[in-house]
Amino acid sequence: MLTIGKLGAKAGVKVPTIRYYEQIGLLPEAERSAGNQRLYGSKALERLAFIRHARDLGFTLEAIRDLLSLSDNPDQSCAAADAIAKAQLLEVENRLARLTALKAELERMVVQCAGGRIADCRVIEVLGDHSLCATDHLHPETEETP
Amino acid sequence: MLTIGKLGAKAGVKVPTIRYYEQIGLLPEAERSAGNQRLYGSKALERLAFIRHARDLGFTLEAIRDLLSLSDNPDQSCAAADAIAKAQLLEVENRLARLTALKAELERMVVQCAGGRIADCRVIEVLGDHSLCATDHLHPETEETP
DNA sequence: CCTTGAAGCTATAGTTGCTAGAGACATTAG
DNA sequence: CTAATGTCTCTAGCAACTATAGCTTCAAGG
Repeated sequence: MLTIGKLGAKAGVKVPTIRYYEQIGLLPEAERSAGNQRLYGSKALERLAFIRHARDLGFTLEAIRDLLSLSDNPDQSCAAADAIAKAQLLEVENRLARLTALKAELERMVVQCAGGRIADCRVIEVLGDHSLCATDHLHPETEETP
Repeated sequence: MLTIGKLGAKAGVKVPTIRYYEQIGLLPEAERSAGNQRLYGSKALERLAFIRHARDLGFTLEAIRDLLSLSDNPDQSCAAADAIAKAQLLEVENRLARLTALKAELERMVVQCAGGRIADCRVIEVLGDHSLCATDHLHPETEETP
């Protein structure tokens, strides 16, 4: 049996986070010792590792809640879990596209900064003037109805 | 002179967000009309556009606060602005690497889920068992001190 | 056996970057 | 002039934690 501290260390999750997960119902209420301290077995460790892994992969706690409820009754079809993963994949591809554009823009900004005065600084200039921006891709919805 | 609504429309920022920016000191307190409504000139519009653009590029409000204070006294060296932009670039590259790894992982998950029962479904398995994870890259700090 | 310090407990409040609501006043179109 | 829309302040809420305060419990040393 693990105390909350040990569990946190093993799973790479901070102690208050574990209590938070219990509070919002992602983890079941833990057993308690005689002195009212939480005690965890290996099932809890697995579940926590699952949550942490999914968080690292960018799943929201809501998606994780769904995935967990799927894995809690493993006799249903895989389709639901598959759908969740696919939705996440779309999200990720989206974020990836935006981030890539963003990286290009920042690189452009940084490269063009010759170390002069701020008055001539491309960083400030580009940030101040949208028309200097290479990626229309970013902030497309500005000025709809002039 | 623009009312807050017009300003928001021009800059692509919602009205409460403008008030929020004023509240936290990113925008100066606006002039008021006789009836106590905020009025903005073109300087405010520029500043707000700057903020929005920087937010789109992923800068935190703190970083933006710094950038704005730099651009408020434009006779100093560009180095600080450059540093902020470079830090942001690093951050973005980091996120990009993580997201790329994540995409591969999700693709693997989706491909391997052939539509069987959850018991055979790799989605749950991959998320639950770190060792099945293709990308060591993610969650590196798990289990430091066993 | 006792003490001391670390780790645990609960409960509350703070973080970031907004967004949403309530209820009152201002402005504008018809 | 009235009705509709816009704006005002203030408060509370969102995700997903993180930090604080003021306790109790536990493990190890003397």
